[in-house]
Amino acid sequence: MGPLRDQSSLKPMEGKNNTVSTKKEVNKGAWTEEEDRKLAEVIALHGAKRWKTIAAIAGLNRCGKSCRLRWLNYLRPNIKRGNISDQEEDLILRLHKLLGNRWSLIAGRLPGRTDNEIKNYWNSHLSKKIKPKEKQIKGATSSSRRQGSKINYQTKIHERDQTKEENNSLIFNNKGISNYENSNTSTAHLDVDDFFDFSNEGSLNLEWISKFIQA
DNA sequence: AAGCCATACAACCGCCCCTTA
DNA sequence: CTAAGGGGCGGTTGTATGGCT
Repeated sequence: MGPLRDQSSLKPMEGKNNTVSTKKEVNKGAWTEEEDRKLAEVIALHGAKRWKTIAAIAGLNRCGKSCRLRWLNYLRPNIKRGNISDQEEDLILRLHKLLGNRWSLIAGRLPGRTDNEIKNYWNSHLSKKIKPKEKQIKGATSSSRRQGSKINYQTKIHERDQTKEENNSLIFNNKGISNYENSNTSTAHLDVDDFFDFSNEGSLNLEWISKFIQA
């Protein structure tokens, strides 16, 4: 394995890759501390919406998307960074088995973790761990590279819509999951919404997680 | 000591749906 | 009703860092 970096010591790569524009081109690349500060200030005042406006008010020469990403993945309060515990790793593995590469859903079940972080963690750590297994189990839910995200996206939207409607909680069935876990078969037939109530994404459902891990 | 390589992770890109004017 | 912009998401890339030779 490679170096495990101390997350707290990570600093924005100031300037190096920043196309500090003299014209109206937007900034790209790493964020500076100054940019972070400005962004956080404006969000504190105006809330995390209308990202383009936020970028403008903050005087950041960034596109709205970039601001949103920075906030969600880095600046937002209550974000845990680095040091993914064994429990969390186990949970990611299980959820990935169920959900495939639906990182936002997986992240929704890991308090303080972002989809980007989980995606990165998966790509750098876990995908290697399970690769040998996957060779045996062919054709599971998520191939890392889906052909044109269209189908994937439609499925995603469909599921999103479903969960909106199914506002009334599905009771999570530990047994079901563990059976599935043991079965080691494809997830294609499985309706994940039978297991998760995604309508409660906002709440950090620690109880749910601990139950899950015990399974 | 220096160069190379693997790893980790921040950030960008492209797609598509949703919302708003 | 429709077009444009906003926003969310997964995939991918770029680069700093640290280990190895």
